[in-house]
Amino acid sequence: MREELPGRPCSVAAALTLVGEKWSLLAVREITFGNHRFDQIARNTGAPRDRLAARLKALEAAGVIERRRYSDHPPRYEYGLTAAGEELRPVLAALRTWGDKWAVDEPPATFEHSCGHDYTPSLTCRHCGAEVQPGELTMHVSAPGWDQSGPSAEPAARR
Amino acid sequence: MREELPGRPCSVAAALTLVGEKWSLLAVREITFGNHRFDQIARNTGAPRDRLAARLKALEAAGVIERRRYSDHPPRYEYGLTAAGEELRPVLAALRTWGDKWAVDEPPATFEHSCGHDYTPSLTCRHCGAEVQPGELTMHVSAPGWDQSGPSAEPAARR
DNA sequence: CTGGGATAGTTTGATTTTGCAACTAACATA
DNA sequence: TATGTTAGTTGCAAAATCAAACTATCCCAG
Repeated sequence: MREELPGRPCSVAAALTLVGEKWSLLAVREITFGNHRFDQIARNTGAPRDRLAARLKALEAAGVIERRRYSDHPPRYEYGLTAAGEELRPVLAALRTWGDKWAVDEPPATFEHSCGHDYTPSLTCRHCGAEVQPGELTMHVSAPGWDQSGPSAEPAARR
Repeated sequence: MREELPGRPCSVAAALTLVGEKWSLLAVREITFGNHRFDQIARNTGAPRDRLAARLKALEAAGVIERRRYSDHPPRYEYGLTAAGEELRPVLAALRTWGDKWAVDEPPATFEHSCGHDYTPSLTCRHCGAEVQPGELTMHVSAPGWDQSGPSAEPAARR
């Protein structure tokens, strides 16, 4: 049974209760980078060790990451992404794209797609393949009782 | 001059310092829904009014939203998205997609693209148009000094 | 066997942030 | 005059955060 949220029922809010706490997404980012060890994640995110331990525990409980024993004796664990964790990559990509443009002076890292070119992500409609623009989406809500000034709303694409 | 971050220099981290605090993205979500008034945002997000006031102030300072006077006399203000705010839509879309799949039982809302079909977002390479899979990206870092186990990393697509 | 050095956390104690409820200010409406 | 609307602010207790030190297990060098 899922937790009852305070505001409008919404997958964005639900997602944020799982991965929206401080350091959570940065920990996931490090794991996507191939850094699976506690100390690496702590160093590369800058998170306090106690907070990081708490986040990793919560992310594991949420099914986003899994803890794997990589040594008995000194019992040691490392962290890996579950399927749910892997699917956070687009979230990180979207945040990175936005951050590159609006939160830093120069992109600290760039990415190259296997097609051989510089990678800039584009958000498209899976059906028609077109890049989605603001205003091209109509929202259909199941639950009522929330303000809804604009009849249509939602995602768009960039640049 | 931007703030110095604790961990690895990264646009994801930089983005999260601007919009990663509790309630911030939900406030932006409400504005994308066309709800521009303080009370609407408070009610629909469930955020405490004092926290919301603080977040709106921070988001305005970050250039994500702008405060517009819509009435003199009782001096009243409402909130709208800047260009930077508009470009957060893909972030919300990515979070919603993930949340629909992993954080709720049933999607509380669905979207219809102007092409006439159900909207499921797809993250593609702007150059070749193909949906990006995990492992298809190679990272090029400018700043050194951070652990980097996996030589390649980053975004993928879904479903 | 003594003295580091890793590694994955936990503990401690001071600081900051949060959430809630009530309150204010400035009008409009009946 | 009384009530309602709107956009916040205030006071305070409870919870979350941070930094630094500490623990627990091992391995290895001398």
